[in-house]
Order: sequence, then C-alpha cells, then structure tokens
Amino acid sequence: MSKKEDILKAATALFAHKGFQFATMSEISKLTGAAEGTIIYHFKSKEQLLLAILKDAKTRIIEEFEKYFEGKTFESGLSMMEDVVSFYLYLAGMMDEQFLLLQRHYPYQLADTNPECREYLEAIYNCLVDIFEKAILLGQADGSMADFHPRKTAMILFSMVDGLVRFKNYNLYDAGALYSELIASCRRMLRNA
Amino acid sequence: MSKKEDILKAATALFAHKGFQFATMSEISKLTGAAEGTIIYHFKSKEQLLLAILKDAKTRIIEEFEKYFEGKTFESGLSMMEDVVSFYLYLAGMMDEQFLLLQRHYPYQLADTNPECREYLEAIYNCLVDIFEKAILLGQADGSMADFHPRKTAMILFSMVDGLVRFKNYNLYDAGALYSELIASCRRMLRNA
DNA sequence: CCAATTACTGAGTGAGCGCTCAGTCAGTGT
DNA sequence: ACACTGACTGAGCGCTCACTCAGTAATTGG
Repeated sequence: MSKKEDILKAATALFAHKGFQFATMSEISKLTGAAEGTIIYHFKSKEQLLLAILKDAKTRIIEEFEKYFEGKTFESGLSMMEDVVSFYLYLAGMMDEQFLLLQRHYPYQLADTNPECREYLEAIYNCLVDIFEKAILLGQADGSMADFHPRKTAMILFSMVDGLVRFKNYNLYDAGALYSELIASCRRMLRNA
Repeated sequence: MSKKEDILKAATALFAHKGFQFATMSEISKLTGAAEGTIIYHFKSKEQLLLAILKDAKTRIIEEFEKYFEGKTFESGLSMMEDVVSFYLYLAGMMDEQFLLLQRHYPYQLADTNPECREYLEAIYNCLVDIFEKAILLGQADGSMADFHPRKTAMILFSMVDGLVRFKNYNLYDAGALYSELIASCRRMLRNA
C-alpha cells in the first residue's frame, strides 16, 4: 500500500473516532510513519485531507450498492426492503469508520461553506434514501406495501436504520439485539394491512 | 439576568452550533461582554462549563416532561404515544440548542472518561426512552398496540423521532413536512392489526 | 549516466488556544 | 471610616497546533 493510502486510512480512523478537531496531524504522522510534511505534500491541508476521505467514502458506498443490486431481483417490495436494510447494516459494519465519520457534525458544518463537501454528502445521502424509496415504490406497485408518501417514508426508514448504527457506534445498547426488532417494526410500518 | 447565566446561555449556543473545540473562550467572552477570566471564575474550566450546561439540560428536560404529564390521562396507549411524540418535538424546538448539543459527539466522548458527564447523559436518555416505553406498555395493556418487545421498540421509536430532529438541525429537509408522515408511520408500526 | 521530476523529511514558525494571576471595584457589616 | 468579601478584569504565559520550507532521497526517461 502506498504512503498516500496509508495516510488516508489512518486519518479516516482518527477523524471518525476522535473528531476532526481533536485528530492532529502529528498523530496521523505517528500512526503512519510519514512525516507531517508528507501529509501536507499529498493533501495540501487538513481540510483537503477530510475532503479526500469523503470523496473516497462516496465512491465506495455508491459502488458497493451498485455491485449488490447488479442482476438482483426481489420477490416483493417488502422483501427488497428487508434486503436493503440488511445490506445497509452489513456495509455500515464493513465501512464502520466511514459511517462513523458521516455521523459526526463537522462534515455537515463544512458543507455549509464548501460546495465540494456538500456535493459528496448529498451524493451519499441521496444514494441511500433513493434505495429505500425504490423498495417502497416496488412494494406499492406489487401491493405488498400500503399507500403512503414514498420519499418521506424512505427518509423515516433511513432514520430508523441510521439510528441503529448510531446505537452501535455509541455502544449504548447491543445493536445486534435490536436488529430483528427493527426488521419487524419496518414490516409492520410498511405492509399492506 | 446574571452574568453567570449569560455565559451559560451563550456557551450553550456556541457549543451547539460550532462544537466544543471550535467554540473558544474569547468568543464566549465577546458574546457576553464578560472577560475570559470571569468565565473561568464561575466555571473553573471550559470542560466544567460544558458539564454545567449538560446538568442544566438534564434538569430542564426531566422537569418539562414531569410538568407535561402531571395529572394527564390518555384515552389509549396509541394516543399517548402521539402526544409524547408531539411534545418531544415541541420541546426539541423550544430547547433547540440543548438538543443540538446532545446530538453532537463530544459529550458522549467526554462521558467515556467523566462519570459526571455520563450520569447526565444517561439520565436524559433514560427519561426519553422510558416515556416511549410507558406509552407502549399502556398500549399493550389496553389492546391498542400489538405485542412486541416494549423497551426495544421504544428505542426504535426514539430513533425515529430523534432522526426527525436531526433532519431539522441539519436543514436537510423541511422537518415540518415530515411530521404527519412520522406520526402515521408510528401508528402503523405500533397498532394492533 | 545524468538531469529532471517526484516523493519525502522534520526542525522551525507564528497564530491561537485555555488558563493564570495580580489587581480593581462595588457592596456589606461593624 | 474601615476591613472584608465576592465579582470581575485582561495582559500575559506556556503550550499545541497546522503548515512552511530548505533540503535529501528515490524514481523516471532520454
């Protein structure tokens, strides 16, 4: 692995676990064995380093979902929803540091003044909510789901799943124990009575 | 209003909107007209100032819910749940800066090493989830809600409502437009079919 | 083989931070 | 009048931080 990739990986972990402000260049330097000057050489500034991380996260999340759905068919919208929730949680476990970073405030604060940052965050957010929405639209078409506002309900669904990831990240409760209850709740919420 | 209260209020706003690290003592000083020495005089340190804010938030949130439920009766668990969700969102609007601060990571990071901080956060969290749980237990007793795990479902409910507050805080979507969809989703999720 | 380019280094810089402390000042009890 | 107390001040201290820059090492292409 190249030194640049090393830095990106270590910085992702530090930004995710300590926050942008508390993660220092010297700490990234120590963790990677690269001099502080090397970090700046590759990424220009600490803020640009964060942007590179977010760009990387965006690319990977979109790729992973595309790969997952490639040639896949679902017996119903309701079962697609279950699949999507499962895969979302699986991905949040695989890319735990990126998802943790995306749950912090700083990227969204930066997005207020930095259009590039805003672009990455919106792309990720839209990718995720779009997938929930697609499952709902399918479910409403095949009659497995009741009639409600697809986009708004997709956002509520997103909140529920994101909340479980948050519980896991904060260690507030055994998230695994909540998984089956979450799926059951989603089913009750969406299904055609 | 005393200078100490002024500082507490200004610091709450700054910690909520900028984050603990990016909010500086000199900024709090400028906003309140109090010298930096005065802030330290009243609160000992920046961290102690945050703790005072969290203690204040804890006290007020618990008080407000106690006041709200004083002598109140509900026709069913399902309608109590609606009332609770409404009041939660109302309170999150009234105390927007405290709720925003409680959605940041830093307080939970501090809680890892500071037992006092942990105590305040747990008290707030338990207060909120307990109220959802009470509504569910009532609903299951009076038959308006289906049979599921009360505590776990209360946590999922909490996630949903908390997510809507987050949407509002991040300005990602008009949260008001989501309110009626949220209530409807909760009803479908909880009601006895 | 040797420029030329790219990758990397780390001591040094200056800005900004939380906090200190010697001191002012208004209010209160005697 | 005086002593005492608690609220408040702000220049200054020590420290940490992101970033600079002059220089070195490695890689590449003619």
